[in-house]
Amino acid sequence: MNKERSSRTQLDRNDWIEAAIDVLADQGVAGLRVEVLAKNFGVTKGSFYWHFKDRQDLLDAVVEVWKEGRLRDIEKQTTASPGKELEQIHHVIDVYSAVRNRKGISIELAVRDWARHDAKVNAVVEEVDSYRLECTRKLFVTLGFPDDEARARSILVFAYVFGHSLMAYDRSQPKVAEFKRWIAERITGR
Amino acid sequence: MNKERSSRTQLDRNDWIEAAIDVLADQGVAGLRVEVLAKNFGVTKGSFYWHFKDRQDLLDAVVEVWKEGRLRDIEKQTTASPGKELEQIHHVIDVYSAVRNRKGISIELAVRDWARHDAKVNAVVEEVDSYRLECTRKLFVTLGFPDDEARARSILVFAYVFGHSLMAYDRSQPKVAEFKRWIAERITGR
DNA sequence: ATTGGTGCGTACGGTAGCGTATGGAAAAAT
DNA sequence: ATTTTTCCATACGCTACCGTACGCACCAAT
Repeated sequence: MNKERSSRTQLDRNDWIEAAIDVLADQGVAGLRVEVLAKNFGVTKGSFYWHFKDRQDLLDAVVEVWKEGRLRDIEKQTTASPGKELEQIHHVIDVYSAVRNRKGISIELAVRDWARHDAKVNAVVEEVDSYRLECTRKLFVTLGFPDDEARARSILVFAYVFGHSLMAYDRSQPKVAEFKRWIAERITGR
Repeated sequence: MNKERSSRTQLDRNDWIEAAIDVLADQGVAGLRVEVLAKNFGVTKGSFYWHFKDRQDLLDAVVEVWKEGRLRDIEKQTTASPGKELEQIHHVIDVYSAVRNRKGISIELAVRDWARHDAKVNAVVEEVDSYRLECTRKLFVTLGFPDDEARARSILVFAYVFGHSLMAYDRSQPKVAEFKRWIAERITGR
């Protein structure tokens, strides 16, 4: 758990931000405490306040890093080789609702909950959502769907994947994989 | 904001629980502080600790009340007069994703975020989700869909409505209503 | 060798919140 | 009219944090 610093003797801003994102993933923004982060590093908060003005400074940096990462990621996930657009959409649905992407999903949910109580974070989430919708819309348009339908399907894609990771039904059922395939087909099919 | 107690001179357990749910809706469980609730009532925490053993006692009660309310509500929303099953499902989708149901949605999201960090709350959410899925499944089955497809559609219904309230895209677009109708049709149609 | 900046430790004051102990008023029971 | 019970106020100790002031070791440049 604790990231010892026996390896590198110095910490920089990025180390703190990365550790903060880890905590964000499994505790939410409420668990993001300066002294706790310091303890996990094996240092005192004297170090923290050298790299950051205050706690808000860290939070702002976390949001910024998250935003850039998400924008790059969706760009990468939605640039399809011609003819592979449908597979690409299925891939997006798969990645965002996959069990193996547990940490990514946790971060996503934590940021979204954070955004509900913080206007600035909400603005960033809006920006990311808009870009995701736009990228996905283009894929659907390339597949030949009318523009409005492409927009609606894009909304459905992300509402579904986020909502799915929010639900607490029994995922151990063997048929779940089958259901997910049916749903993905329903979202992308004619 | 503050619920004055000029009307009733005494507070009971339910008053505290209701106030707690209000706070839960717009601050999340992290904002649920004993002394803050007391201040809003215009009393001190001496009152609180008369009605509750400790803070956890209140939290448990909140979850319990939420659970009972949700079970009763979904029961009511899914008992359709024969022949009206389709309208009923559309009604469910509408209610859960409606802008006018802002508070209900906020509570739903707050409880779900809470459940991510609390196993007992998560168990309750699981119970509620299972019941919702089961009730909706029955509606789809009555409509003539195969059982597995009915299950998949039910998952899609709730994943969509919860995910939709999680997204932060521009809801002021005039076409949003049109998109929502298209999606609802896609979820329920042949 | 001296100097200055870098990165962190130490120590402190301050706030918010939890839970407890105890007292007291007012209503209800006897 | 007492006595009990109910409901709340007051006051306290305790913990977890935030942010600041300041000191100290280390490294690099001069």
